[in-house]
Amino acid sequence: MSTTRSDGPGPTGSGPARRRLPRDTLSREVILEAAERLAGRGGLAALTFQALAREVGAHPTSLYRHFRDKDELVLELIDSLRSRSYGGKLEATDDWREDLRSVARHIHQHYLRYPQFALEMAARTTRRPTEFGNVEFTLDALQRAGLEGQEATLYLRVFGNVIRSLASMEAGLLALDPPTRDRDELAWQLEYRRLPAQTYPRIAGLADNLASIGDPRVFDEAIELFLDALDARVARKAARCQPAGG
Amino acid sequence: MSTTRSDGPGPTGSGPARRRLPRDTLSREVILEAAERLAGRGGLAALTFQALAREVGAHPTSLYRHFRDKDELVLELIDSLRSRSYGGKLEATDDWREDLRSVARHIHQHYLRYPQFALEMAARTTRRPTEFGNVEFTLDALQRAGLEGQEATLYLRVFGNVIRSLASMEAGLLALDPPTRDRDELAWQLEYRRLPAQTYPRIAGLADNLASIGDPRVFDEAIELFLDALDARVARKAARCQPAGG
DNA sequence: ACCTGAACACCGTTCAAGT
DNA sequence: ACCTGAACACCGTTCAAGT
Repeated sequence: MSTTRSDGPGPTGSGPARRRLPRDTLSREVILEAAERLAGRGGLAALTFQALAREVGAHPTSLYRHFRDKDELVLELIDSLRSRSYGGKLEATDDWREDLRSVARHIHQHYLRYPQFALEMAARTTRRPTEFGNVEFTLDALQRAGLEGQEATLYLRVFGNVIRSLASMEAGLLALDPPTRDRDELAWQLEYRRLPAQTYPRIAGLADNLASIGDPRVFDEAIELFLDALDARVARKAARCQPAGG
Repeated sequence: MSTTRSDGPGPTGSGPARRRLPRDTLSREVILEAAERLAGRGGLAALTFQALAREVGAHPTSLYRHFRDKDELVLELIDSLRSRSYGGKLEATDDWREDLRSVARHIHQHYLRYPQFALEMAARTTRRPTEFGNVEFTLDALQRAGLEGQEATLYLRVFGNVIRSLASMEAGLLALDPPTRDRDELAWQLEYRRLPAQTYPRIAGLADNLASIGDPRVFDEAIELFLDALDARVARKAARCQPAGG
């Protein structure tokens, strides 16, 4: 069958011949809500101005009155998804490790929920309250861990970039179309088992254990490694300052 | 001025009216070379079948005889770039830390060289000799570090995913169109400085130190953290097995 | 002021026709 | 057997015209 063709207009089954939209039915909010619905169903690929217009019952070009271009629409959508997903949910405890874990988990879950947008979410700066809040929260935890000045800001980047990039890559795998994903996935479980043991002895010896790239344990393990390393680094610094401490 | 319009045909200034291509001038190799040239200049956005056909002096639809679709072409291109970039360059030393660093650096540099493809490179499995070689090399280093079985394969994933995802995100930032990138970049240096100190005390206190997301130090620091944590983990395990060793 | 229609310059892809 | 032309079903975006 053809792709997403419905014969005739009828934006949402509203009758045979839609005429003209009443004045002021369109607005940023209305359009963003429709965009979220659309993205939730068919992902980023489904979010075209034509489909969006159909969803909202208007003409594609009408959207340009409310958004300068598609990039503006996507950034705005990302931000509204983010604030709704973990808007005010971060609350500091007295355990900085647990707090950093909490940021990581929130972002990870959020990306997995909207895999199609994870890439944009990870790389773009939206400079809005939710983002500010995350940065503030993370910096606070890092300072409580014992980092100061340049060190705190460097590790803010290391930690932030690690969790955002890992989560967005994992999400990106989910966003691949199923046949492609399955083909890649199967390669790790079949083709790698058949490699000649003399050229690839390590692979041959461990082939039964090979996890897939998208293994969910990887994210958690990476976070724990980061926290351990941070701990060790701070402890070493403290030991250097007061060598008698033990 | 208009985009990339040249009036009339003339594929590469070869005269006013190109006729028909001689038989068998087209081949996978010829097309891939043209694709690499194209991607090297204008990035992934410039790699369209129409542009590729122009570059190679043929009709867009002729390419379908040699590649089933665009995905096949892109995967093939990625693999040939990879093998040329660090084909047989990995040689084990007696220092597993240095060997892991070496893999990381090779991949990092390669992604930065082809930022437009970094995303595909990081997420897709090409199952070809270069990839096999990387996996074998990394597994070997991890085993020399003291990891066995399930642990070795888990950390293969953690290490591999961290470096690939970090490097591809960093590369992705380079691939953003310049105005967008500059806008995002400036936000960290200007807008974050102006946030009210009572709502965001940590940010206000550290605003002068805030590095950008694309800071090149982040990658190296993340690798060192990973290596430290791995060291610590192996040492702890060894201590548990022979507690008298000290 | 807000919404629409026609139009432009692109995409990837199919398939029958030319050499 | 290999290359081409015409055509299809899409994209994002502009701009003059309708209400």
